[in-house]
Amino acid sequence: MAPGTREKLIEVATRLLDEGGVEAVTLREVGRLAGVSHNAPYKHFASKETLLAAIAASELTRLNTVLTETTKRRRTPETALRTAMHRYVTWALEHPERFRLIFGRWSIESAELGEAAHLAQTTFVSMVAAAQDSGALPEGDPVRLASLLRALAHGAADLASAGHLAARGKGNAGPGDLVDDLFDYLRTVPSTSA
Amino acid sequence: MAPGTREKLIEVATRLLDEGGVEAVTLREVGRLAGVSHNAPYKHFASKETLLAAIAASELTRLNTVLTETTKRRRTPETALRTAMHRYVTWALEHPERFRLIFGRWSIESAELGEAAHLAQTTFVSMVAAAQDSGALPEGDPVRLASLLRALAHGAADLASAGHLAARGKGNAGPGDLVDDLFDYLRTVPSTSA
DNA sequence: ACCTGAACACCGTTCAAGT
DNA sequence: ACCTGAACACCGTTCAAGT
Repeated sequence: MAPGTREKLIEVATRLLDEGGVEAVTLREVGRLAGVSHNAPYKHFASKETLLAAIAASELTRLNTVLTETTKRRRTPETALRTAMHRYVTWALEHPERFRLIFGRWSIESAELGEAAHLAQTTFVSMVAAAQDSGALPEGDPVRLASLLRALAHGAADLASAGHLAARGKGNAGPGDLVDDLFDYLRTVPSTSA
Repeated sequence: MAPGTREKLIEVATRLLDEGGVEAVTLREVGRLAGVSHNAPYKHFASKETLLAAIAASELTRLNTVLTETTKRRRTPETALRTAMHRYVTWALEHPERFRLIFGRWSIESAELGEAAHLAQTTFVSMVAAAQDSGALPEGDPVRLASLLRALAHGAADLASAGHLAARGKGNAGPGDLVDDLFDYLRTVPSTSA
């Protein structure tokens, strides 16, 4: 039941990340809060970026689990997909620093993070394909349509979390509203009658 | 014709940003390359982040100029808007570090950067409204529709510049293709017959 | 008005050494 | 196998001082 130093380091580093962004994650402070010396982290992680990659992979894996669990019992493929995208933008707004860490640039390869990202994408594409089959989304290459949906959700979440989304005016559309708008538009697209 | 130290500092810092990301921009290296002491920058900028904000504001202003110039002579409002969005994603891919700097999180307020962002948004919304009037885009609140278009372009550019956009499969849709896809979908949306 | 040099309090990372 | 303490080469920032 003892958490183990490695897990403790990740836990503490995640807290520092949430509180002050990636700049606040210093190995010295991580070690201090974990009750070890300032370079004990090097016994578990090759570098600071490796620790950050472990955080990112852990969080993305958790997000994958939450999204698949949440959408399992939805009645229609469209509802499942919409729900997943809403949860995604909600998660991004609740954990802006984790969101930015995961989708930032990496100078190292992390197998763990790469696999989690691949799993997320595969799951998402199959959800899009199911919604296409149900007639809620237009026909065509599901990978390409999934890229469109993902780009919108990602961009809306990123702009909103950085405060760059139009906050003026009446409607005050949040990222979730933009997701709904896109779904509503796509619903009306006539079939290509291939 | 002498550039002046302040401009020289911005120029050198921009070069460092492009070459190695924001992490490579150290005031000491900026000073060294500008031929001044390692803390001469403090005579022109209150902090490192103030220097970064000056870079971001300068680049966003430049982008505004390029986009309005480029779209001036387009035949239709839709062509102008499409062109602007294509240029935007192209710029993001060509200058990924400037893109990420501008849209990252700021712990300081920069009036210069805020004004450039506001100008960009205002211009963009008016282009969207013109495209709506021409019938190329569905009716409705232009601010909200502009947010949708902007979120897509931003998300596509961000994912692509970080290498997170689906690179597998045949089509290999780039961010510009996603912009076109969205326009094609929106073109078919029936009018609300208000 | 603009710049310099020394100094302070931090970093990430390495290394020799301990159990 | 895991950890410590000292050390190195950096940072951003401040300050007294120079022209």
